[in-house]
Amino acid sequence: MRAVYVARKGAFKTISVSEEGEEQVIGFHLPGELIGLDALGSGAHRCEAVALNTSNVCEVPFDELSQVAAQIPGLQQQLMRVIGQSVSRDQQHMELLSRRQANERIALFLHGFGERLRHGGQSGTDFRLPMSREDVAHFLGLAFETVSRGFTRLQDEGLIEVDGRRIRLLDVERLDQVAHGVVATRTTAVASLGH
Amino acid sequence: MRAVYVARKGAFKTISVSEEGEEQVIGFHLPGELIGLDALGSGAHRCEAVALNTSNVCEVPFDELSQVAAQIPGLQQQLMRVIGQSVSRDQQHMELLSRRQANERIALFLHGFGERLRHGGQSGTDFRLPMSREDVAHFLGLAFETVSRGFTRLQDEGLIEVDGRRIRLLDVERLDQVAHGVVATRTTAVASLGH
DNA sequence: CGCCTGTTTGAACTAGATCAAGTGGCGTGG
DNA sequence: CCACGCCACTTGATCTAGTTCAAACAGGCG
Repeated sequence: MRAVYVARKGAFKTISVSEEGEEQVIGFHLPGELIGLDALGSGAHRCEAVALNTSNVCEVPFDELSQVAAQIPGLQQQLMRVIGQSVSRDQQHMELLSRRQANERIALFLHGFGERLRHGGQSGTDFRLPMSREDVAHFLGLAFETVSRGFTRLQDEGLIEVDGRRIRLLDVERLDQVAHGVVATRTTAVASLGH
Repeated sequence: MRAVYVARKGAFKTISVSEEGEEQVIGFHLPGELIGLDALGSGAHRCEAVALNTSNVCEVPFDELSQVAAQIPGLQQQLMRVIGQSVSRDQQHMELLSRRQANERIALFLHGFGERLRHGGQSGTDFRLPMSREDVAHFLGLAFETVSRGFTRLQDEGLIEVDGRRIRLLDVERLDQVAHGVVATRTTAVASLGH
């Protein structure tokens, strides 16, 4: 597979399956985003992409890519920029995986996902997740039960509204605070102290 | 900072400092390896590099890079390959951070570090770590105490020999097994059952 | 209607974090 | 040359966030 793909419609996850058969979710991809950069190195994709719903992509073979890129100077830089962004995103995700705790990860994920949808012209606060709790968990490095609990907790606090995969962000600002560890999110304790 | 750097001698860590002042170690860099790709995207480096001992680097300004790259077709592809490798490495690290447990991370780290040294012409089984336990911990997403305990445990099992930062890999094969979760590494329990 | 898959929720367990000493090397200054 | 303090490291004890196991529930579909 010597090509890169651009998501056109729908949503994708890229996963890498370990020898034990467990799948790790590398990332999610919305329309306009790039898939398959990992193959630049070895020539082989080390992870596979899976459509999460009816979707379509645009395939860009490597050789065409680099040929065209060499001729059009703008594209060359554009490509570098996209790659750089991807690297940045990965590094941010690594930071999430190694430092943040469950609540923060979940809040960060919801907020970020909303932003990306908004960037694509959809509502950033009222949307439907295209992936399962398990996928989210595998992406955030958590057990899916933890993700589920996280969602309900955020709902109990009034920060979001959850109905299965339908999500509504009610208080983006506070959500952001949770995401950055400003708020403790010990709801149960705090709430019971409250009265 | 619109440049990329190639490590020539010594060793480096790249870190990103969070708003709370905690530093996350993004990666370590040995001679011949590339530093600073993250800036390709935004034009600004989101993390800083720190020399771990007396070292030196070779600076490659961006504009020169892309100009030269555009002229020499080989370099262009070469660059892509390096970038791809970097992306791959990051993804592997993400997998480590989200799925592997402490022992596996540590074994994987030691093994991998040895490999990289060997690749650079040094001994892959007898070396001196250029970084502190804390740096290793921040890289692996663990507490430094956990790293220290991991080292001693591996030593107790006879897989490695530790003397401060001096490391000797005694049984690379078993180390590799630990790294891939084949062995439970519940030494204490097993050992006491043994007699 | 019953099955299947995804989700929520509860209860128990544990890996690893955190807190807290204790150790040893090493440079500085007396 | 030794005393001191500093730093990186080890080791022990406790605590907890998150995993794991288990059960119940809801919606969709044959």
